[in-house]
Amino acid sequence: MPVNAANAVDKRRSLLHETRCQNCSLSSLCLPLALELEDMEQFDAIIRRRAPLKKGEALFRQGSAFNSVFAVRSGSLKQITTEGSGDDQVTNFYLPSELVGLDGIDEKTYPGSVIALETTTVCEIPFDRLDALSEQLPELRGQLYRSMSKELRDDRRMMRLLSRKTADQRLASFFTSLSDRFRRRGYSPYSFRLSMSRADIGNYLGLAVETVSRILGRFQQQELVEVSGREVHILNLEALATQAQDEP
Amino acid sequence: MPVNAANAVDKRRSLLHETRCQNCSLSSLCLPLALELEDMEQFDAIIRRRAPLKKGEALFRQGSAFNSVFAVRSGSLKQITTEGSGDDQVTNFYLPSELVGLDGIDEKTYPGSVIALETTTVCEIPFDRLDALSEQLPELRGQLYRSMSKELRDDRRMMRLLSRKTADQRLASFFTSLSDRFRRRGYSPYSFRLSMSRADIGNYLGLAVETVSRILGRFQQQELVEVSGREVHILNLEALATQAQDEP
DNA sequence: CGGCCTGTTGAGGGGGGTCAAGCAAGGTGG
DNA sequence: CCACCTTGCTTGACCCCCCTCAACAGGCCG
Repeated sequence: MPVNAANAVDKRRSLLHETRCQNCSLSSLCLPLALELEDMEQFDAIIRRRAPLKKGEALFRQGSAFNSVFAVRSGSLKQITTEGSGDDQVTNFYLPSELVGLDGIDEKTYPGSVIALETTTVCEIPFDRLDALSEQLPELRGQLYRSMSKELRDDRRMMRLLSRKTADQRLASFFTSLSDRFRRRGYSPYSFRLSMSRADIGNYLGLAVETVSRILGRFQQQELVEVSGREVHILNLEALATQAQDEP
Repeated sequence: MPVNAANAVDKRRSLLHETRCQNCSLSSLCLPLALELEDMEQFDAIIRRRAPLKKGEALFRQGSAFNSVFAVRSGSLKQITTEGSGDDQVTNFYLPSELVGLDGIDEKTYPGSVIALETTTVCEIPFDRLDALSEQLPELRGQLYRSMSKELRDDRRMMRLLSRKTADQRLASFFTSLSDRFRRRGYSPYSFRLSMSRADIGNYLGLAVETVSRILGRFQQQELVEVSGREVHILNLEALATQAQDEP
């Protein structure tokens, strides 16, 4: 066996090893969170590995056939839905361990495109096999129900934000929410890099890009955050959280 | 046996008969939609009957323990979430056959209160038993996944409405959506009665009551609808649907 | 009849959108 | 290596949509 072929096998084996749920650092947050080791192996067996997505590449497009849900392994993505002529709406950002595509189950097509914001790896989980396995594994089924329920809950929070909060409160909410999500994933809640553009943020929060920019400037004056490009340092998380509440 | 006792038995029997899924006129829309007759009996067996709610009564309150989901049988309800001091947000309206409470699964408490808008009857479905039954009945499980998925999809539509649409478009969307929901339930899509107040509508759509009132007036001038109190006649559904799209 | 609640209508002001210009960073080709 | 362009972000000026405040009308019930 030639040397490079042996290397290729090693590499594949190592990749396979890395991408097993049992060894995944996210397993305490991800879908198989509640599974015993033995059950996790069953779950692991139905997962399809995917080549990493490059920045800007689509995991899937709006309207394409729904077959799988995806768990984010590393990187991040945005969901955008298009209606009518070219008017996009960013409806979600996805971070590692989060499930993408649950809103496609009902009509068997994805209701929005999902685009990588940076180099991103995902685990593909064919939904029919997930459903079948959820019959045998009550913990898996429960976790799936909980994931969808959580997303519903988050959506309600987002609706409140969009219909009642001022631009300042929206951005404060955005930062505190991101901070919290990073914290849960073991990253610093105070220093992180935004993988999305100002345009994405504005679109997501229902604000013009210019407004996002202006308020970011104001937050810096108030020494709530320090922002340089996409690099964010939160200086006063508590004050931000206060801002984020919706009192006038 | 005294006459009135016999009557009571009859009445109870009749009530029981009425409230069985097999005889429910909504069964083609509701959760057991995909079930065979035999399976439906199993499903029917776990449902708890409830006394009708009067207008203004709560099905449950925000923060109370989650144990059941509910299927609306007749009437309608609103979901409201309270945050901070007295600032309510209407996050949903529920019509017959729709499922209430799915967003409580995750954290084992209901994230909002659900209030009857009129005299309303619901079927209570204890979630642990529903979950257990969904293990045996793949169709039931599938329908539950689909229901949650549909709600996610609807939420995304709502977010788009709240972040991109003008007040006119929001109200046009609201009416076309209601019209469509009535149509699917076998009611007239052109004539119906709003069970919610202007304040509820405004709150739900992220608008002030005054704005709702003004735009309703404008819609009448344009002969799109005829509104008298809570009685609505849609005169030009197509034009309303056009309005509802989000082109400037 | 007189409160109370819901809904309508008018006047005024502000938050944030739109339009426009400028600037820094990064890529590309000469 | 530099001129050029593109992309993303910031800042300023203006103005419009919708919120706020206020008064009022109608329906319901005591």
